[in-house]
Amino acid sequence: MPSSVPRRRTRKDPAARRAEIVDAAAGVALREGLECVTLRRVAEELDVRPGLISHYFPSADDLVAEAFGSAATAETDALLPEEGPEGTPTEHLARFLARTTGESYDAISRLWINARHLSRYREALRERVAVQEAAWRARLEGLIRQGVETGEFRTGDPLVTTLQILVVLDGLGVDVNVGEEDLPEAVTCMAFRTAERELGLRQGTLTRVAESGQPSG
Amino acid sequence: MPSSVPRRRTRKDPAARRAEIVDAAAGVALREGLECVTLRRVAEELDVRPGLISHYFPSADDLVAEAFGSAATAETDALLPEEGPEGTPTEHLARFLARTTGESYDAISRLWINARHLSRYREALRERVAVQEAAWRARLEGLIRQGVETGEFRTGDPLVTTLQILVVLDGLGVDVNVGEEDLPEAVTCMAFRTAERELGLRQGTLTRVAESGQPSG
DNA sequence: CCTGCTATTGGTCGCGCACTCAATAGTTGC
DNA sequence: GCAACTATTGAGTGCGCGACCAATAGCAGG
Repeated sequence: MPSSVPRRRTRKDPAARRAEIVDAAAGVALREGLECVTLRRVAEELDVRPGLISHYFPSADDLVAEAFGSAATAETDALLPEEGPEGTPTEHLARFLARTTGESYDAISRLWINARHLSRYREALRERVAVQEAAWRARLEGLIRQGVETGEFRTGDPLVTTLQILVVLDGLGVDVNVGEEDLPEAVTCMAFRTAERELGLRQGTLTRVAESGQPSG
Repeated sequence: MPSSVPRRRTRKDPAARRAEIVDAAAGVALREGLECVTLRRVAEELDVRPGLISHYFPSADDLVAEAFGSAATAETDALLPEEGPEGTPTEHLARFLARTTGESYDAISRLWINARHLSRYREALRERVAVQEAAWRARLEGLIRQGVETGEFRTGDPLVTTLQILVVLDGLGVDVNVGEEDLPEAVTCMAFRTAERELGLRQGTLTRVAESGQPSG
């Protein structure tokens, strides 16, 4: 009794296969965490053998870094589209803050916490996190500079303001894995208040725009 | 040739041994991270057999949680002594912020990031983190209430102010594992500015007190 | 001194992990 | 229809992990 029948093989274009692997890995990273991005787990996801993953990623660390990069890039683009097709910087910023404060952002927060911690042990990931952070900052800074140009925002140093907003956002997201808690509103809207204060907007401006910005839900 | 000579055994009082284990585990957690707190690693630290650790901690998860609790409690006490022996609330707060901004705080930041992430997978740790966070908040809130009583601080809601300061501190600490970066001063001193603003202090008050507070060194 | 208690050991088991490599089977081009 | 190329498999290695358990040795009380 030959216990194993030979497996059906589906042979794919290397580039496509690689992309497929990265996608699957990014999915696992988002749903289950970066430490679950293992050769075996990703192989299972695609119904192939672990050796194949090794073939495309001789070092598993690179796969993890790539998985994070892919997931983070996708999310960055969703939250802060490179070219705002329509709408003022104020509207974009308001939408951005609303999204990063909303519950649906929890998965992304988790991913970032995950990546920042795992960076301690994995060099490839550490570099990737640094790159993504730079991109993230640049995107927000661009938006703010734009607003300064149109005269909507007023700030002495767009970079500093960008960083200040990000510090608050990071601080707010820190507890996704622990918190059963409901924070007081004065805390949850810190990002809005900080942005308004540092950009010379009247308090409540961004909150109000954010509310009227996505009314039909 | 009997390859193994029997080992010398040092028999200790259970309570003392347990404490010793927790201490060693806390040390490993601080230096190498919570995922390195394994039966084998802790046993090696104490020069005993892994089975012994299992004996005191039938579930390894409990050991990890305990290690974090021990390390975090020690650090909390160091940063915010329960009973300030001398000094005004303003001075205490200034010292606290100075310490949590200083470089020596990096190890603690790392530990918290570590714990908050690992909480995703380990329930015992998650509960422990929640407890430590509550303690941490209570301590800072107590200090702020004290300052309100003496009239040094003015805030409508001490709890909210406490949380706001903590959000900023968390946000600032988020990048210890990644950052080669030097942030602009306007960003590194956000915690001071936030505290001053929310407590009705003149800008620079806390920074100045912090500087004159630890002059000789 | 020896008897009983138990803290401690040594060994084992099964798991999931990354990594390696020869063999195999799809695919493409002739 | 055949040959060369290579994407994919299958099998195996060694590692560290948590968990379990019977045997042992240190210590205290009689």
